[in-house]
Amino acid sequence: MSMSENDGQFEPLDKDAPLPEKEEEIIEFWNQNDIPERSRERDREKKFGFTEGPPTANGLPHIGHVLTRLVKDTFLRYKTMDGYQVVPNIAGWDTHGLPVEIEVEKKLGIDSKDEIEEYGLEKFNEMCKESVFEYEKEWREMSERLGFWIDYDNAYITMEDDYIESVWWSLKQHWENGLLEQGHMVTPYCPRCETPLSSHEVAQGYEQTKDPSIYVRFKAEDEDAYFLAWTTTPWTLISNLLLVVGEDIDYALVEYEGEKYYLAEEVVDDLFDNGEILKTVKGEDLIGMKYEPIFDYVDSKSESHYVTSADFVSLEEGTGVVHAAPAFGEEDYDLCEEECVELVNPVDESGEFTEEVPDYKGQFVKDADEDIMRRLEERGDLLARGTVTHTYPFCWRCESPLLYYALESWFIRASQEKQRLIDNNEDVFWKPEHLKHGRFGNFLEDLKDWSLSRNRFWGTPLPMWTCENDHQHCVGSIEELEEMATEPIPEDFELHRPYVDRVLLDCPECGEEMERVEYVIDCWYDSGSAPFAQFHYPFENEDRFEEAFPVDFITEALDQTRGWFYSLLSISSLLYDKPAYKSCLTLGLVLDEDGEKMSKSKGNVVKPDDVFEDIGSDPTRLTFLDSPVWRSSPFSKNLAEEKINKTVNTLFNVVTFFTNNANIDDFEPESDYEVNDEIDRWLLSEVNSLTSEIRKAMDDLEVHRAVRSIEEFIDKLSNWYLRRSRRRFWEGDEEEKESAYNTLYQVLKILTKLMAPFTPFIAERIYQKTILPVENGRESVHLLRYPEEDQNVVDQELEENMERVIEIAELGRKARQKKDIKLRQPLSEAVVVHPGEETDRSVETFEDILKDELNVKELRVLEDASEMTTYEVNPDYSALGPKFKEDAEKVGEAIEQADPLDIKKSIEEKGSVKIEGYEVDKEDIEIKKVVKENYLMSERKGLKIYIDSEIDKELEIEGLVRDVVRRIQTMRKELDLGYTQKIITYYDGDETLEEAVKKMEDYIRKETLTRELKPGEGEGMKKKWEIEGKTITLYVDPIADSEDEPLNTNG
RNA sequence: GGGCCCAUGGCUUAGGUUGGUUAUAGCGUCCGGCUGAUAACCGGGAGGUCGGGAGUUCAAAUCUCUCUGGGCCCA
Repeated sequence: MSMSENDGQFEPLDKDAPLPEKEEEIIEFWNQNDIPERSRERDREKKFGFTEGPPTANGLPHIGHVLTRLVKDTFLRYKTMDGYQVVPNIAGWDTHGLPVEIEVEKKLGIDSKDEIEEYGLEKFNEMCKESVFEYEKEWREMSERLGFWIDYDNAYITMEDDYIESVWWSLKQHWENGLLEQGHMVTPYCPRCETPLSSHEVAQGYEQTKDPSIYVRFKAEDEDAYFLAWTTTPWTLISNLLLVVGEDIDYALVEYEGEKYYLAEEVVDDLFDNGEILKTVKGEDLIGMKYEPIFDYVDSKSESHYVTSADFVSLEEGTGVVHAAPAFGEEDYDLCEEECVELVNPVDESGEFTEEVPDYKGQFVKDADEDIMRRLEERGDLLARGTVTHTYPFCWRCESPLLYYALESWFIRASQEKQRLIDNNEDVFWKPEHLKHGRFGNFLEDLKDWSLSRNRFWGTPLPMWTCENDHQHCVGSIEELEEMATEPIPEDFELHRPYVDRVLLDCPECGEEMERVEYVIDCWYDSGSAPFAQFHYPFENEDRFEEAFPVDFITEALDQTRGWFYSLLSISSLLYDKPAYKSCLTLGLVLDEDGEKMSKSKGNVVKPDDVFEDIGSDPTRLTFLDSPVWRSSPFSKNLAEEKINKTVNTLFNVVTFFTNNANIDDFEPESDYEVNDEIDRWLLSEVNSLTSEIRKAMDDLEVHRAVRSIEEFIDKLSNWYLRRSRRRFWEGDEEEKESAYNTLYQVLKILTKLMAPFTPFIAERIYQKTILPVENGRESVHLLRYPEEDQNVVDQELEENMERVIEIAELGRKARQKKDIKLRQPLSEAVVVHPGEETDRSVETFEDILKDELNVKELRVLEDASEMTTYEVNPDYSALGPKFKEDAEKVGEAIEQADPLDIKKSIEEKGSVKIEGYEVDKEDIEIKKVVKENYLMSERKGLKIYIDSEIDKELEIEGLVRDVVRRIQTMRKELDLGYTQKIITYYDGDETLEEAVKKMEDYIRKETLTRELKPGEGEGMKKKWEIEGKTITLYVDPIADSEDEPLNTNG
């Protein structure tokens, strides 16, 4: 029977096949056998709550989404294998919002609200609905290709009636608790598009611009003085109601050109050339002072035109006195609200002054700046004017400058419940930790009310109805809607505009007809409702909601801090006074290879498909997961390729080695076998330590620690364990082989399971080829339980010993290099010097390994280096000369001849030494410590190793022979001979070499599977070699199978 | 303008909470070695003001302050 590698029960791994191809085969296998579905076993005791942060599928997924999804997948796989049931383990889609509308507008070639209404809301929203799933297929494929096993078929979708109904329910809760209210909010507003802009839109439109910069004075009412204020928006002076100072800022009263001004002391010199400071006061002393309105167009019904304070006043710009017009700035607005100054707004929706300001009626506010400044100048109230360059937001669509505008809006009064949010945040385990009290915590500390309403079309309709008597009603369910409706709800109804707008209600208070307010809500509220709305809770699925809430784990990218992370916490705090999640892993941004942000305009975007096709998923996963995921990290195909070489190939080679040899030896794994070699015990200890390290790392949400320890383990497995154990697999006796094969098999089995959450494809491949054929196990590695650490086989001391052995071996190689003695050259002795018994034990335990690794005959350990050290004494002629004159040279020679140890001893004892009758002092000589003759030394951290570099005849022959063997092996490899193929070898060359070969014939025959070793020319592959300057010609001639006869080389 | 994060050889990075021998490893580079699992691997060389400055301390990559540069979020 031929011993081809393909026989036997272990299947070859086909390690050279392209990874992406194999991964696709595995996906096929998973799908055909329903593995993802079956891994989601129901009814497990232990539940692991997880909520998927829903993406919007109206754009293609990019590489950043890949990171998010593979991190989710890794944790869910880990928990699943660890015996948890992930609940609910369903995907989700975010489907509402302005970005969706904008996509559709683009398709329709329109760009204003009027045009949308003209086009027809019904049709428009229908298009939005299609648009949000435009790339669903690509998203699903990307996730599947990556190995993300979340359930897409039962995904929650924020635009479905069930989902919206749950959202309505929650809004009604807020309304009943007095937390949902109508009010005003200063919003960035585009006067041309006549719409408020979301913060996201505003952020896109910041640009450098020039604005007027003017210093204006306000006359104090009860004092002969002015307040000097600074502004860049002259048109807002029309609506001025307050002046603001900083309480702790020092203000000066300055006399300048006969007038007196209050302004911050610090800026006096910048503004006035020869101002005389009359006195200084604290800002708080100015509070309450009244002043005369600078224009008299508008007046607040309430008390106004006085000085107050706020902490937003700074001295970076201006005078320390800030003018406030409540309708046109968030800070101004908040302040006026606090001061109970009533809102005044003489500007209409187009950004034009109303008839309250007859002089500028119908004029765009910014266009009035010039005339306002002219008038102030005429009156002498404008002390200085200039221009300032600063960043200011513009409408990203039409480029009009945005105005900050107090608009009617519906709010969730989150700020009232701020403390609850802050307290609930305390219960969240944040990774990285700084977010908790940093970016996220600060955001909570500074919490504003949540402006919920949007005057747009495609979104969850705000379920508020009002009647002409200003009664308001919030609808919390479809049932309630039906009950209150004036007419039956039509068949083709859905919870979207315009259908909902058509429903009129009977006002429960006055019986009048109620109409819905025309708003939709912020889509962040949609996704923040996912914990309950994905179940259509509380209308059904109460149990499913309760088992998952609050979820154990969420993870999304950093940009969600003020997005989803906030909306989840906020909604759950208001409804349940709990955080929606117990732990939150925040991911960094994915950058390109040069650390730049990926963007279409830069053309540096890495497409997920390209990566999967060229590199594969697992290397991508390893690349992302082996550095902290919360750090923004560079990604490129090159980086992923490195992972293939380093980790993946190395592991495959180990597996292939195992498979090939196990098949040759007909190895049958036994779970109960005798471990009879320390290196096997070591490997088993290491793999169990690895297990506990991975578990700890995953509990800490530090997946990179887990991945790194796997990578390190694979390196040890291949480059130490296997390298050191090869011969036991080939030549060992029965017991050795049993121990080696079983150990390697057990370790591969554990490792495969350990790796499964991180590299699901590679793990599956190894499991299918190497483990499953000999186990009566489940069909997929992903259906198995995650390994637990076996304390009994962990031996800390053994691991430390081995570490020291590896270090000694490294030092030995380094020592050899000092004389360029190659490792193949056997040497007689190595001596390890290290105080302490640990080294003794290490060397004792692994003496054979060390001898072999260092290629020495003997190995000794010493406690101190005295035996290995000798001294060299050199005469110092600059001292000897003057002292001994013409005899100096003679003395010098005598010193060199003498025994250095005697000299050293005598000097140490008496301070001088007598040599050939001369009295030599310490100063006359130099004593140097040197390594014992013929020895090579290298050291690290108190550990020294000495190697005897003397090569006698016998060692020389051995060295030469090993070189010959290596040449024959190379030729075998070039001939591509099978592992058990026997050969006849001829040799012809230099006399010394021939002699050496003859002397060690048996050794050569055994090493190279040579049946006959003959001098002279011969058959087969011929090759001329040079070894240590001598030449030899070798012939390697394979023996045909039929001529084969038993040759005991393989055990 | 505010907040948060980051800065370690040409590149990517460990270490930073708990200050302590010569600052970790990989890629690249040069020299050498090993190899019948290995497109791998091993040893060594060159390459570092641990972003700059100041402080605390016997001792700072590590703690504090400050400045500079970069990123993200917010305005």
